[in-house]
Amino acid sequence: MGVKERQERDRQAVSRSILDAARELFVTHGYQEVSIRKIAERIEYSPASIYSYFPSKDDIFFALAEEGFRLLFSYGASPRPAVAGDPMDAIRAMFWRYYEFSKEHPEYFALMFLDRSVPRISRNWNRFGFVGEMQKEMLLRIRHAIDAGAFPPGTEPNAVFRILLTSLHGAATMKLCDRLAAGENADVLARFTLETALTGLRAGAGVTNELSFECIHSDSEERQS
Amino acid sequence: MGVKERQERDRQAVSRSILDAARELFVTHGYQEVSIRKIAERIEYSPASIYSYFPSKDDIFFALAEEGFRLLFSYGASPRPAVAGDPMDAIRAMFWRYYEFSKEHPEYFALMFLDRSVPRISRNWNRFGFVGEMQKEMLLRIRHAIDAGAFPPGTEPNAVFRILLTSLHGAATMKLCDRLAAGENADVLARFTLETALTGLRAGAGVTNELSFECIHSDSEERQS
DNA sequence: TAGAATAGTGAACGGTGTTCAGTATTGCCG
DNA sequence: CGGCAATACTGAACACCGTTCACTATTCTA
Repeated sequence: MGVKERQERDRQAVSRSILDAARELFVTHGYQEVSIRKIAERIEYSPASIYSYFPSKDDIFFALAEEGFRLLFSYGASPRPAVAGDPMDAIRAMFWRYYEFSKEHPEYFALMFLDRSVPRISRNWNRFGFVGEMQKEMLLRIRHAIDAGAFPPGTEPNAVFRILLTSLHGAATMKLCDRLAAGENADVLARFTLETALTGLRAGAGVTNELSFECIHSDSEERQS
Repeated sequence: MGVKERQERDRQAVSRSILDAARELFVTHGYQEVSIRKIAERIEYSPASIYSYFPSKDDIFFALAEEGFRLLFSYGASPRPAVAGDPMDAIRAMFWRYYEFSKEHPEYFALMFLDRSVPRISRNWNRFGFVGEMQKEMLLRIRHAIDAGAFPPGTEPNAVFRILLTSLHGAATMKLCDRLAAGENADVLARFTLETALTGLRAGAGVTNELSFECIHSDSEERQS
């Protein structure tokens, strides 16, 4: 008796089509263009029907943000043959992807990292932010780089991770929000900000335990609830 | 015949009261809370009347952003006795104020540096962004620090300015948008990101001419139009 | 004092997220 | 097959939003 199964499949198909419509409006015409009524029109349902699939508009955006994180993870996971040579280049490339992502998927990036109007995203932040495969992978490579002598001994991997991410985050948001100086090239700014931070870390700025906040512990904690 | 003058004074008084009401809603209850109707109710006028003082809601926010920049400039201008000693400390203190501003006036900061829904702000960005007294003052102190040997010779003041600002901007936005790692302390992250960038610049990362984009020239250019 | 200019308003337009009573369709069971 | 319950879906409404416009009421000018 596959009736229940088929019903469930149908429900998920509609649910997906809602997200598809929302994503389409969202990535092409930006945040503001996504309204329940426009989504409804696109999938040829009434606006009210959407509320039997998502409890609120925010939850649709939350689902899109989750998609965004999967997309970003796929950036980090994709092979990029490990740049077997310089461990420093591996680090560089890894973080540069974060910046590239902000350029290639600006609406996703804004929703994931900048938005303040969908509280569910920030409230659940540490549940999917960078606490996941991607961060684990990045921390691993950072540790390798430290072991290989690319950073001074005693350098805290978490410090490297947070500082580099924060630095590129600044450049990414400045570009995304059109807050560059007149005539300034965003890529150049991002590159120099990254290189400056890397230089600083190589000079020992990451030798600290103040920036290790037991992220692994809070990770497993979060995953239980 | 002071009639015209009085009328003009009255108009400006109402205009100010509109901004006062908007600011109050805005800094205390955040962006979303500011609506034309709420402003109108607060100043005991009809919603329609506001449109004879400001052409659109965006222009009210634009005016508030201008206020924000004046406020931020006053941060930079305030004496803070120049920390006569270490020129490095002067730099540190100067940029730290930018971060402090983001904490003390989060709504202003978001409007000025993060908002993407008021196009007038980004469109006129280089007309009031950091092109003004504050940037001039900061570049001056950076030059002094370079001359005093705090940074390697050949270091580009503009590079120092942009890189430090970008680094702290990343930390400020992460905190403002609630995108810190679980248990992470924003101040610590900001401090280490700043120190890392400073260390990198001291190690020569700012010796470049790629980050000089003739900001003074484009400044005077903008001011004419 | 008549007329012009100005300030201010009520009502409306088209939009938003969301709720809910009601309908129409479907699946189940005797 | 008939009746019933569950489910899917919708139209209409609610309370907002930014904005416009015809209109009134007041004030100043000549």
